[in-house]
Amino acid sequence: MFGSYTIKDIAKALGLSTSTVSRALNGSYEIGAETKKLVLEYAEKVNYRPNPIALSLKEQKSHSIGVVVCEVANNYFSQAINGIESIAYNSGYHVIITQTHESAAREATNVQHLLSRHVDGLLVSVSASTTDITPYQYLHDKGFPIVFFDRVAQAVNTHKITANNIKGAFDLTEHLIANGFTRIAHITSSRNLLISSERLEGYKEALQKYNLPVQPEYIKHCENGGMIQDEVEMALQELMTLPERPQALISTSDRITTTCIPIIKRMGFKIPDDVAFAGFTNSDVSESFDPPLTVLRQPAFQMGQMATELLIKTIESKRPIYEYQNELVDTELIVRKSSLKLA
Amino acid sequence: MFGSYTIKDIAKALGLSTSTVSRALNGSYEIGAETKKLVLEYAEKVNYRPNPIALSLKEQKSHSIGVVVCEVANNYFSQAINGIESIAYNSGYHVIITQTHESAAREATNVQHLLSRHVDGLLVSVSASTTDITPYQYLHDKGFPIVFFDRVAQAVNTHKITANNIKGAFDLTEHLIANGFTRIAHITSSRNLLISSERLEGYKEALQKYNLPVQPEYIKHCENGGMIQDEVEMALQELMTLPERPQALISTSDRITTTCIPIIKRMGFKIPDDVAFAGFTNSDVSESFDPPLTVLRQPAFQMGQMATELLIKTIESKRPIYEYQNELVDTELIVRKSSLKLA
DNA sequence: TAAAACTATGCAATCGTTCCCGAAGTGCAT
DNA sequence: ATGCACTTCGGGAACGATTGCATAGTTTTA
Repeated sequence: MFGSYTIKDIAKALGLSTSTVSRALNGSYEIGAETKKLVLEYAEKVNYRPNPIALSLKEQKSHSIGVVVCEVANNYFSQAINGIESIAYNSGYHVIITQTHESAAREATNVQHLLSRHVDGLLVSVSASTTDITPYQYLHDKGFPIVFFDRVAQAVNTHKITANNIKGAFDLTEHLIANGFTRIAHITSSRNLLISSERLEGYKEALQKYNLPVQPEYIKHCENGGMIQDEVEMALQELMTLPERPQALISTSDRITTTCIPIIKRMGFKIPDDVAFAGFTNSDVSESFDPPLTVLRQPAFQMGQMATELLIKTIESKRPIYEYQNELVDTELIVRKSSLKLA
Repeated sequence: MFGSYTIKDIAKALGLSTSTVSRALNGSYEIGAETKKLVLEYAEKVNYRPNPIALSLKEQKSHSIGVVVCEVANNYFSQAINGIESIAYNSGYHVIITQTHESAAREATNVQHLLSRHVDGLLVSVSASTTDITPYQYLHDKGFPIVFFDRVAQAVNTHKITANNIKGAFDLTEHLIANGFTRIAHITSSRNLLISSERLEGYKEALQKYNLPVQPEYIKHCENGGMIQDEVEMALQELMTLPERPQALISTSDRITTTCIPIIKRMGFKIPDDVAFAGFTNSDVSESFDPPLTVLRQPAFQMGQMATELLIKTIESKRPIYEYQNELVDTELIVRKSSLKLA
């Protein structure tokens, strides 16, 4: 606080020692009732608030958690951060957010930076270009609390919160198949990302269930996670000029989904008449799209909350933790016009 | 850092005192060349990083700035936060974000919370329901650095970054008038907000310039800033059942703009045939809307950057500042189909 | 040659808090 | 009356870093 009182001020004002004041404030049993009352009342009067910085130094805990995401200006992540903040705030932690912009190098320096700030734990969603996860492994081996959410580093055996990506992509694909589409293309993010392969997996499973062929030329990866407009454009270009053009597209990344729509239109295709579309996104305006978008929505807010709860529990755990949770949360398929039944 | 070295460790390892090590690290001239080299090399070797918490305690500076916004999951604010982070990160500050959800009470506790965390300054965009700005006035009078952005507390004489709201709303309105609309309604946020009255002002100016009447029944305020679906629905309901129904609507708040579209459609009106629409929003998918939305875009990222630069300059200023900047940044009108010329 | 000046380093206080340890005071049993 | 336990409180170290001042050693200067 500004011009705030310290324990020393209170001690001086009351003619007590700092130790006594500290103990009275912390409700220690070895302080006399009147003294305690005196201190408490005075502290209340001057609106005493312990200095969190001094506490951090003493306790060797910063009461802050570091967050690593690709960008905040993203539907999924801004909602997840909302969830993260809500839990952290109520637990007395503050949140330091860093953005990778899908760069592995940036991610590495962000982690360094967060560590140098002595965060008590890390909440991370790796970037699309991250391949080296040894820093996380190293930290985790040393007992440093890390929780991955959404984009997890599979090899690191720690807490993870992910959407049920396989089922989500399966549902999305099955929905298109049910609507009569057989040639369904799949546009996804970087191969490095587990979410990409899981979502691809779900897509393949659905095709196989309905005895449809999995055609490699129908599968496109955007290695920069859609951060570069050109890579999405290129993928669409290649797909839509195929001899056997796909009848439907599914996109399995938030940014790619929203990027696709104007490109498809600019190419002169009508959705869903020329090509149907459905994709993963947490945009809350997908209903207002032209056409209204069929989307697969992840519970971003809840995922942020769950990850934060787990992280804080890990941080505050007295004994080291060796049992790690791997939470799988359900997605929500919202069917709209963009994936309309084939005439 | 994890298992990180302290100055004390270095001192012990090198048989020096902590003062010498500290001075060597800070390049003090009064340290012998070899000693300095020795310390520097050892520090490099063990990857020494000064403990920011200890530094904060010593310097009485937390190197953190508090941010008060209504919500992160909002196009404008997530982009602004992106700008804030970018500057803060490079200046060695970290950012603590708090959300008001448009509640004045929540805002007050957020500010309290940030102060108790000893932030070095505040970046604030007040909530839609905030009327009491005395806490800000009090802090500012005490010399505490505050920069307002977007939603400013007019009465507090400090740095402010705002979009040119009057001109923005004027441009938007003039554009509709130029397209042949004369009965233009205005849906805006809370009356408490200066941005609301400025945008209303720009709207009125445009009407007056073209000799069109300013009709009070065409002006609707959403006191909760569009956080409540019902208030937007109610406003639209009242407008669209007016004997002389408006031909066009302008919305001057990001959230209200995106909320309006599905409601208007659900009411059975086609845009722009039954009613044209244009609004303030920083959504980056407004092009994909049905119909593509005519929008007024604020340079959110830059505004975040400017505000943060100003704040940090104020924080780090040696002498107290009495000259406050009031930056006005230009908006961008993007014309699309939703405001199409009246047939 | 002795004093002055300068160099290079160490000591200790400080920031705000906690906590170990010691000590004074009281009450009670022996 | 003496010892012991218990209650209640204070002293001071510690967390990690900076910094004014002291000090020891060396060099310069009168």
